Amino acid sequence: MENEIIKYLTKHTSLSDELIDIVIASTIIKNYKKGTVLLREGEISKESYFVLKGCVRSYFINDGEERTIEFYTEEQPVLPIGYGKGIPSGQYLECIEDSVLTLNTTEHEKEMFLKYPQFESICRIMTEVMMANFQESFVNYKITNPEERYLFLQKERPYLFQRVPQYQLASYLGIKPESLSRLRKRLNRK
Amino acid sequence: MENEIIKYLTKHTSLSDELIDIVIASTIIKNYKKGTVLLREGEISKESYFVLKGCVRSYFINDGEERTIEFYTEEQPVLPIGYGKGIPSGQYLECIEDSVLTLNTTEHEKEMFLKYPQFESICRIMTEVMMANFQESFVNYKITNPEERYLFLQKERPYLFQRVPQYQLASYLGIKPESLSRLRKRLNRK
DNA sequence: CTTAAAAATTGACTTTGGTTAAGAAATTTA
DNA sequence: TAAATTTCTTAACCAAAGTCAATTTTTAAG
Repeated sequence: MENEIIKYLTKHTSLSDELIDIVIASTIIKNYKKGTVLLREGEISKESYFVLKGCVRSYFINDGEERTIEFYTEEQPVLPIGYGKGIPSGQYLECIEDSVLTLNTTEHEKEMFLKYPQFESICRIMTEVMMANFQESFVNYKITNPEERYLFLQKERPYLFQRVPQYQLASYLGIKPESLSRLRKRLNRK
Repeated sequence: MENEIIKYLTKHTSLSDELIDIVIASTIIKNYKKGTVLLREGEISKESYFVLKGCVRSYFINDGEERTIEFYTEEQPVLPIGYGKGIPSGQYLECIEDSVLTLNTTEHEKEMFLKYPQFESICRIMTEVMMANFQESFVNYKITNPEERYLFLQKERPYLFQRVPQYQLASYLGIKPESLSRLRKRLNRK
């Protein structure tokens, strides 16, 4: 299962064989039950993850309502907002399925940076990739209405519709569950 | 005017006196006329900027309509999406006022990294700061409606209302110019 | 200063999402 | 399996944004 991380890393950076072995050797894999909260609002985020199996949802609570930021599924890294910054997190991270995740801590990262300096630049590149993805999400969110977002999601990540409750999808799309229900009805008629 | 960059950098990182001198010595300052397009969609973005005076707008065109991503004003860094990635830009950058900007190129950056390795970690931190800001913007955008965004902007960056045409503000808020007009009327009545 | 062009406002009408409330369907759990 | 809880759907009504079109105001150009 470690292969998935290597696959992901080599997609974005060039890893020497030596580093590949090091990554594999130092990777911690953990199982999490559905419903496990990995991070709560107000806590300091010191862990990042990589999804080998399952689904992690990030969200925050506004006016008592959950607003989904992102769904992380197989082969996606989970870097909470503010990870490693020592500032209280504004978001929650929750496993919405039984999940298998690799676990990475800021301490572990520091050690690795000292032992293997190439690691720092790899992490920089990864951060930049995430930033680019994030910016793209923002732009996409801004130029689309809920219906377009729904169709886009259906095209790009259809499996989410089987795995995620609709009220969570609704908050991800920026609408209320009732509106998502109507939207689906509307699309069915077309 | 170079002081502004130093002020900005020291706000987020700790710069040695030596590095401060280096930054000042290697800073290129340029004047741009209102209407200057710094980056076009499809071009490779190899330049980043820092606004000393004036205003830069980033936007993209969707279905023939401009959608404003951000307004950059005094003491803000302008890092185009995809800067230094060698991929065609999806956005435009335009000076919407006569502007004075510092100019930074990817080549120049590379040189600096070689000469002064501390620079790489400063840039990493800066990238992280920008990412954090960006994520905050996204969250804010998601939890607010156009009216709330308008009021927030009025509170946080009131000067934009004097400097930016309303149709650009409208696209920044995610609505049509007609709707912004009505929104303003509605707020006046309250 | 006048004219032309661009930007902002207004009105009528449509569409879409929010709200509230009720009920149906699906999922958990005892 | 039955009961309880959660999730989803539907309906009626309201508010806000989109659309189209016309008009006014402002700005830029000659």
